[in-house]
This record gives sequence, C-alpha cells and structure tokens, in this order.
Amino acid sequence: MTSFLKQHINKHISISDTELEEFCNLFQHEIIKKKSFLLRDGDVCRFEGFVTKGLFRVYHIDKNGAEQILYFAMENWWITDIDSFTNERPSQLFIEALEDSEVLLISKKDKEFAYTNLPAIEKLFRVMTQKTHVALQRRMIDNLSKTADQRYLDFIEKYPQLHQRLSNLQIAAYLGISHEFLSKIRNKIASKR
Amino acid sequence: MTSFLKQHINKHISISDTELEEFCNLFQHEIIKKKSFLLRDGDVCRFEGFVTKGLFRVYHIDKNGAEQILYFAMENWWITDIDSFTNERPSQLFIEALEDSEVLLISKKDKEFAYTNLPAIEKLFRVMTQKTHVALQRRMIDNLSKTADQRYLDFIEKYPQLHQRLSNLQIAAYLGISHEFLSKIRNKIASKR
DNA sequence: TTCATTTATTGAACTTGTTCAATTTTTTTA
DNA sequence: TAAAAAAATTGAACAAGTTCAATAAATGAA
Repeated sequence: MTSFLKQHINKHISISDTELEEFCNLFQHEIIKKKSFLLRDGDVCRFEGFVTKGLFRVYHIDKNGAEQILYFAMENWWITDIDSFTNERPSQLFIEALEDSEVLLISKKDKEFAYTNLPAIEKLFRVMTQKTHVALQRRMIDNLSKTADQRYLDFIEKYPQLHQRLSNLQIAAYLGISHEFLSKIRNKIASKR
Repeated sequence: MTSFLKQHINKHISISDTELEEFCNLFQHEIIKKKSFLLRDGDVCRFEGFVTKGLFRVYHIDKNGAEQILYFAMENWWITDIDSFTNERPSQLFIEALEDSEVLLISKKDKEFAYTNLPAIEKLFRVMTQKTHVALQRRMIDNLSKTADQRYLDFIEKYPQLHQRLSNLQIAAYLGISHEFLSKIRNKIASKR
C-alpha cells in the first residue's frame, strides 16, 4: 500500500528502513471518488496527503465565483493546504478529485510525532517545501512576464501526461485565462501547423 | 551586530542561548551600497542573507529585457535565490540594493553545518520556507483573479511602509504591469477621493 | 442506445493593459 | 546650485484577454 510513498521518500533523502517503515505506518489509505472533495473552503485541513492513484485539483473560488487552480496533484505528488494544516485555520481552498483516486493521509499529530522522533522527516519536508517553492517562484515569474499563448505551450511541454488527463476548463483555470480564450489560442496554434 | 537576527529567530522557534549564539556566529556582516548587487544572473548564489538595514529587490529579466520582481526584502527579511543556493546552479535572478544596506550572510557550508549540529535550525528554515510559500500562493491566486487596480490597492494596504520606500517603477514590476499603466491607475484612484 | 449534461468552439462587442513618444517633475550628483 | 539623470505623467493607437450568447461535440448515466 505504501510502496510508492517509500520509493518517493528514498528518492529525496536517505533514511533507514526501520525509520521509513515507522513513518509510513502513520498514514491511512483512502479511496476518493471522482468529483468528491478532500477539503472544502471553510474547513480546517487536517491532513497532508500523498496521491497513489488518480488526480486532484487544489483551487480557490474568488468573490465573483471564478475558480483559480493553485496546482494539480497526480500520482506521487503531495496535497494539502499547507497554511490551513500548519496553522489550524479555516482553509480558503478546495481539494477535489478529478478522477477516481487513492491517497495516503497523515494527521497533524502524527506528522508532529514524526518531526520530533524521526529526524530524517524534518529534512524530507524542508526539501519538498523548497522544491515546490522554487516551482511556484518560476510560475510566478512566468505569469508576470509571459503571454497566455506561451504559458499554454509551456504547460503542455512541461506536463505532457497531466495535460492529457485535464479538460481545457481546468487548464484555463490554472493558466488564469477564460476557457473561451484558451479555445482561441488552441485554434490559432493548430492552424499554424 | 546580530541582535536583530537573534530577536527574529526567537520569534519563530525555541532555541537555547548557546545554540543561538553558535548559529549567529556563522554569519558575516556586509555593507552593500545602493544600486550594487548581491547576486547577478548567471552566478551561483553562495549565501543566504538576513537584512539588518536597507532594502533589496530580487528580480528576473526576461528575454525582452523586462524586469519582474519576485520579492522585496527590507529589515528582518531573508534574501537568497533558494534554487541556486540549494542546488549550486547558476541563478536566473538579480539581487540589488535599492538603498544603502547591511546584511548578515551565511555560506552553504556553514548552513549545512548548522542543519546537522543545531537541530532547531532545520525547523527554523522549514517554518520560514513554509511561510514564504504560503505568501507566494496567496500572491499567485491574487494575480490570477484580481485586476491590476485591486492588486495595487492590496499592495499599499499590505505593505504601507514598503510602499513608501519604493518608486512606482519597482511597484509596477512587482505587480506585473507597465509603469505607465500604474501611473494611470494612481491617477484614477486619486481623482475618486 | 438515447437523453441529459458537460465541455469545446466561434463571433461580436467590450475592457484591461501595452507601447511609444513627448513633457513634466523629482532626485542625484558634480 | 546648476546640470544631468531618473522617475512620473499623459495621450493616442494598439494588442491581449473577457464576456455573453449561440451552437456543436463529447461524455456519462439510465
């Protein structure tokens, strides 16, 4: 059940087998049906999750009702609202399964336990947070400097597998454009070939 | 010299005085004149810095020559290119002093030393990285959902002190708009009062 | 298989933001 | 304190992206 998680951790840090085993035992396996929610706006996020199957989107709904997708998470990606989880405050995000999915979840209490008793784990999460932070910085710069056409091309080049599994509605919400405009971009690109 | 740094650390984690002292001794004090650079595009970022005086901007220049500001750092803020520093690869960023400034710098080697020998420090940087990550997520959502007018109003409300110390050129590069357009926004806001 | 729902496409009118160029204002430096 | 440099403003023409509405295509559920 936790073999993907073990592989993933071994890729990022060095850790003894017993420590790894002990850490993975803190997770609970859950099956999440397509279109159901792991987290809703207003709830406190009580978990940090590792996706073993399927695909999720983490998004915000603004006061006009428009959705902005913060990120997607497919197999071997982590999902949580780090702000809500860490500070135990109500989330402003939704986490929804876009496909029938499976996740391994750890509670805050168990994660704190790991931090104090399994020294390698503090490092794991420092490294992971750093990586996602660097990726987000990159995305921020791209959003500030690049046109929607270019951001779309970058997206399908960077995440070819993910792109195949997403509707254009989802991709548009990630890129920060209307889906109509994305459709026009796709049309323009296709006619250039 | 390191008293601001000590205060800052004590605000975020609990640490013994001897550990704190030992950690702070790893830093080197530097004076950076206005308009000079701590880091340039292409260099490997060899430091992580804590600003004790002055103001910096961390920015990217895209292939059209336009500047995008990733963040500002004034007193009690950290500055580095976390990607370049961690992975020892050439940076794509510039770090420039916008005022006569002073920083405390720690090298990668000394930071690694701290990570292995001063357990509280691993936590400090995990917490700090998490905080900046949450702030960047917030900014990403705002950039995806809000109009430039609103982002400008948010900026001056969120960072009133910083706003006073920055030119509109800098603020526009942070908001991701042209400075001419920012000028028009300011005009519109002023005439509404 | 069929019907209902969701997703994608297209066009027209509109809004937001850019670019370029000229001018004024402010700040810096000699 | 004058001259030079940098920052801010303004207008006009343009480009990027949105909104709304109508239609077509694809997907899902019974």
